[in-house]
Amino acid sequence: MSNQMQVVNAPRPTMKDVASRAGVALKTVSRVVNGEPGVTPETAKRVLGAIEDLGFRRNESARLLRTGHTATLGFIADTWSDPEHAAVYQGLESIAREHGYLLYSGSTDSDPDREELLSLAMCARRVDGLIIVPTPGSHDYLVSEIEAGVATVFVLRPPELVRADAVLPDERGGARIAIAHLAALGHREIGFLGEPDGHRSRTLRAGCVEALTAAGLPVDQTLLHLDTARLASAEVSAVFCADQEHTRAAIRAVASRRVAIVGFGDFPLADLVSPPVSVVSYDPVLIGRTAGELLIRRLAGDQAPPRRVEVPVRLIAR
Amino acid sequence: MSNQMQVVNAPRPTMKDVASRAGVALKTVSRVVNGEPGVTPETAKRVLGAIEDLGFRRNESARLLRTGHTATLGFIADTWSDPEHAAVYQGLESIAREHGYLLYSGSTDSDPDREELLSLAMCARRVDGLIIVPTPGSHDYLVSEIEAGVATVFVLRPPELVRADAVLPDERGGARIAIAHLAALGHREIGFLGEPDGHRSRTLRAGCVEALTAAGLPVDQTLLHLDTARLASAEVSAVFCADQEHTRAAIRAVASRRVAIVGFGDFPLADLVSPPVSVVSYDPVLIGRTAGELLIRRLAGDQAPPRRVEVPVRLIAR
DNA sequence: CTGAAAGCGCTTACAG
DNA sequence: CTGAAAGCGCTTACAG
Repeated sequence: MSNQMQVVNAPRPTMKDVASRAGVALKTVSRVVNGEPGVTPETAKRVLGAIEDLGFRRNESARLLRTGHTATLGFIADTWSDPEHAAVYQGLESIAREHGYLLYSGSTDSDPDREELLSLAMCARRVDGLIIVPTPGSHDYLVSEIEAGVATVFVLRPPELVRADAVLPDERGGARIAIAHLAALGHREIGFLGEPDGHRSRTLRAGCVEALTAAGLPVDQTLLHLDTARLASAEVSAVFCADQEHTRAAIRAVASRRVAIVGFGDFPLADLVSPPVSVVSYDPVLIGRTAGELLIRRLAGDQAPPRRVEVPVRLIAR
Repeated sequence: MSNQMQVVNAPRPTMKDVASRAGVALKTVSRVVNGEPGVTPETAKRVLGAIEDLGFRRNESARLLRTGHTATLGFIADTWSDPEHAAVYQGLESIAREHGYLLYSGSTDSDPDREELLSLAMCARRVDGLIIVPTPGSHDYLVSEIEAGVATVFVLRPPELVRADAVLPDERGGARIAIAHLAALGHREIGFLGEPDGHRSRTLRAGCVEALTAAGLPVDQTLLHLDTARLASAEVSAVFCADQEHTRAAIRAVASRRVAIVGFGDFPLADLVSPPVSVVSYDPVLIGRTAGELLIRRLAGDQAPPRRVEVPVRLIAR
């Protein structure tokens, strides 16, 4: 950033330039640019001509500054390399486009400091809203921004220490149908592969315990706290995995044995590995869309208390 | 967008508010906020106190408007659902972060109209630069923006009808090593699965012809213009695929036969399907980084003629 | 060391 | 129908 020097360009024409070339006042240019009434066809034509000649294009950033909002939303996730996060982005973007918003985006790589830096940088640019896949830890650095009017929706994981909307998959229900499916197949030693801690794994594990109990099966906490290394030699006939990444790791870990795998979240080629992998499927694009719609509603004045919406899941048995 | 009403919030404090509360002039607040010299410790303390009391945070958008640049880059790709594009984004973002740029992003879904809309919207916001995975068709709508000073780099595909930098994988070389590999294995009927048209498929096909000829094998244009349906019954013992998507389609299409597959671009589980899939691998993250660095250099004043940089590929035989 | 004025490129609120 | 002035929230260029 040190010896950075801007390229010298012909400066962009402004409304002022257009006005003087057309021989009218600034306000008149503004009127024709905005399609406001009260301009004679002849005047409008002169202005349009000047715009054409000069190659004028209105500076949106300047307009937005005066207007008070930015027509911009910020999206923050772990990483776009995770297809789930990328899909959420796509869903959100479709809603943003429908409503005329542009998107700032940034990835945290699961680093809370990066999340805070990014969020605050976007707030400093005065985004109208923020959609965040939260990193672990507190998000109270956001309360003053939220109070200042930045609509905020959390996705895939709920926020900590902040009251705000959240949209996520029905994890509890997903764990239940996964375990019920495996139990119905006759499996009695069922493991869970995920992170030792963190929202997703905790919730999924709780769902496992419920479903195991409901099925009359023993609950073995050791089997519910597997990692890839332990899975390789664990005495399980089936394993439920927290996400795509863990599912793929499981496929490798049990490649030589006969262990049934159910993954949370569908992924490409799940049906073509051997044996095929069943999954609890849900639509991350829908999560993004739902979050976007919720945010738009907040921006439109919806003052209802923070909501938590869960997107449905379903089993794809293979 | 019709009956949209803004939530009424306590208005954000401005520098003016801070100034009056601290009993100093606006400029003095600006000085302490920017860490400029020439403020007595006592004055600074008073200002800092007022900032704290009011919860003041500088409006970057306003600062940037005055400054003349936006410290913002725009990234436009087909879709984040394509892991290749998502990876390019990650590489670009890392460079942007290093240099203090925020990113606007948007996807085109391969629709030229959406690309133009997005690009122009970002230019209207006055981004300093644009990184684009171009849709097919002309990009001459960008020349006036480029002339106006918007640094532009194309990635994964070269632009049409515009002189600008481009960063892409060494497709020609990739096709050559893929075919050479297959030929060395004894394959004589080698097909190519890709789009009928489009930059990537055209270039790869040209590389195939070169390599086929070099290996003394016959060039059969029919086999070089396969689609998924034709592949299923084509008389080939091996097929080279244009991208992840086509590679996965090929895996399905030849599941029951013995056809060797080489894919352009690595992907998860490529080693675990049966038979394992060899790939021509390259690093899309590096493509994003390279594009970002190139752009930064342009922004720093580099006036050299447009460059085309190709990122190396290598064969991963499985 | 401190500040009053002008300006970035637009829109808003008024006046004629 | 048209325009001159003030203002969005900052920084720049000067003056004291």
